[in-house]
Amino acid sequence: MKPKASLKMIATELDVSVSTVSKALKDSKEISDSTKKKVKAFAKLYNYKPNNIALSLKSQQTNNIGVIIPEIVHHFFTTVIAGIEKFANEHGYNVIIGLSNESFKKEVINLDMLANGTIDGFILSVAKQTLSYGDYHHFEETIDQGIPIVMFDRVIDGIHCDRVVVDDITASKNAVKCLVDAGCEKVGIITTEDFVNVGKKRLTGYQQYLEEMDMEQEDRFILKINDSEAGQNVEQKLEASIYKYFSDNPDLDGIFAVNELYGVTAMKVARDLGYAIPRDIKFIGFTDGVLSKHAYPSLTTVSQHGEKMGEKAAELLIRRIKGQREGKDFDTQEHVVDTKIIHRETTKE
Amino acid sequence: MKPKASLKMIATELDVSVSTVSKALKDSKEISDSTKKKVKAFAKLYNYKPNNIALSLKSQQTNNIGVIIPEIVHHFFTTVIAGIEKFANEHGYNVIIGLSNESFKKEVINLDMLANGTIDGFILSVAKQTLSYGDYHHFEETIDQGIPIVMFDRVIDGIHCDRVVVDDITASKNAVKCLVDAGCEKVGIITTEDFVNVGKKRLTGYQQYLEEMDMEQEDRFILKINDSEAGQNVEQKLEASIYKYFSDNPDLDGIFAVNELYGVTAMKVARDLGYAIPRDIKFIGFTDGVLSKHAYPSLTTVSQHGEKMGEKAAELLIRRIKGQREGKDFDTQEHVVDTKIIHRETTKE
DNA sequence: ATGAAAGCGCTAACAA
DNA sequence: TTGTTAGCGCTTTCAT
Repeated sequence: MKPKASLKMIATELDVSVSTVSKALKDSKEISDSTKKKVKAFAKLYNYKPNNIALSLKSQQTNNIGVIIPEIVHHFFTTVIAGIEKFANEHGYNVIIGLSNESFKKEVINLDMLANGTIDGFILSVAKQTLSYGDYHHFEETIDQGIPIVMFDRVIDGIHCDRVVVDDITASKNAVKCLVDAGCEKVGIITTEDFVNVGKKRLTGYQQYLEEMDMEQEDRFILKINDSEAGQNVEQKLEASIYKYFSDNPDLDGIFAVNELYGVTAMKVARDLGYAIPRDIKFIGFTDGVLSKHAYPSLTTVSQHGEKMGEKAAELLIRRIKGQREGKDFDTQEHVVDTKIIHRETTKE
Repeated sequence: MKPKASLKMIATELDVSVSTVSKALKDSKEISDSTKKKVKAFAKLYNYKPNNIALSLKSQQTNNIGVIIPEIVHHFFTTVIAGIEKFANEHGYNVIIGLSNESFKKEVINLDMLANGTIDGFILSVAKQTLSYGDYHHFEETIDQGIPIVMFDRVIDGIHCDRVVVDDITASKNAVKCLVDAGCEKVGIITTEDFVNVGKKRLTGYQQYLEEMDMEQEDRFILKINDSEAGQNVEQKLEASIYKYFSDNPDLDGIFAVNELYGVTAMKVARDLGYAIPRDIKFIGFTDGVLSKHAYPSLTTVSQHGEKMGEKAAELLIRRIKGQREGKDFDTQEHVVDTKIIHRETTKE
């Protein structure tokens, strides 16, 4: 194991001062060419790399971005991370991942752990439990300490931070329209509980479209899945809820699911119940991911462009971090990433 | 925005020395109760938190683990990260993610960026391109600099590092056995190119089992997918290869796919060709993930227990980091995580 | 052209 | 019981 090279070590070996070495490596014109050459050669030989921690302490910036998401085993979040990582890396930042597992407490702990100098700013999507508690003091405190936050997808209002979202309402209207255009007359929705604001918004879009089209709207068409405090058998519960929903509503001929999992699970249940897809009942999902693409039949879906969302979030955050250092404080902005319907088999006429 | 509290700031305000504050906050018995109380109250009021960067510089440890994986939009890696994150967090470590995108160069850059003080050790799975180049100097240099590495899944030999793998050969034998037990007589395999060692090993297991059972073995039963340098339309190419494979081998009645994606794609192609699954042809995959579970029909698969692999990798790494600080250098060990077949519909008789 | 010194925030050995 | 000092690795201002 080689001893780690440091400025000090090089300085001692070469019998010059630390500052000379530092300047030489930076090609300062204060240093003579001969010294520079000597120093550089030695540094190369010993594979000198400046110590990031020391740089961070000195410069008061870590070049790390903290990303806190509810879950990592989830295609959408994963694409967002890919987007963040891409932009961040291109701009000299590393990405530190924290998982809240949808828990309020873990979210607070993660924020706390990383806020004390480890990162320069956060990108996060709020945990379901936090949304249901409505307790956002940890975000406020973090921002108050001068650590900027950018929220994406599951965002909240009244916090001084940038947001990256999709226009859920319009996207949902389009989703329902897609079903209607394909011939559906009784369209149901499988969504989350109301406190998950994206679920709420998608429900609103669904309702608005039906309203505008003067189509049949009934409460029984709406299924709200309760999985925020779910334990082991989330998926079984999900299947059971959907089973009951279909049994109670045999007249439905179109389903709008607010995420992939609800979508493919509903398709499975429908198949088990003897429906032919898309002949008897059509489906559209939200969030394009592997599940939709490889489902059978393949699931038409609203693409959220997770990677774009991630890139944009990283861009907004880094802009804010840099601005802050120059004493600027931008107004918060909400960036809306456009959505697109990816037409596949479940909405064929 | 509140000014950030520091020991110095507290010391000045309270008119004591920095070390008094430091000791008081640590409940040192050297400090009088009255001073302690005063200091603590003040610290609390100003929400003092020690600066991690300063601690790192002082202690020469960052409590960060660098995880470098080929891809994040991939269920298996994602479960491994979840496992790493779980163990790491419980032991006071953060997880920093680096993505190689299967590229040798990006892998080197990531290693380099993080090695200079940002992290205490690495957990990684080798990029396909690196495997194909066979150039492992970056790993050796990192380890030589005293930064331990733990490799998982796609590991390489001849490097002084711990490894976490599954027994690919045995697992593959079992996978083929599962097909044979279900009645298959002509079993094909869809695998990677040979330099991806897990693909190679799984192929070996396949061959060994057929050998032992005295079953028909033909070269045409083996399909090796070339996707290491793939560009945009990987999935189309994959489908095309499989299409040709099935067309050339209409007699196959069982397929062992070395990963989920190959598995579900093959099922799609088979369906398009008019096969009924599992009646005409049966399938088994490798790596249990969302795709297999939600495929139609659901895909029987070899579960790799990604989360367990992650936890184990984190455990080995942290053990090595700590040992190193005590001057110990453990022998490298290879930990084999057991696999399990999850029986689903594609292997029903 | 080179070096000394201060400081980023913290710890800890040592001094008072 | 409290304070002084040195040092972690580096940058930078200000001597020399």
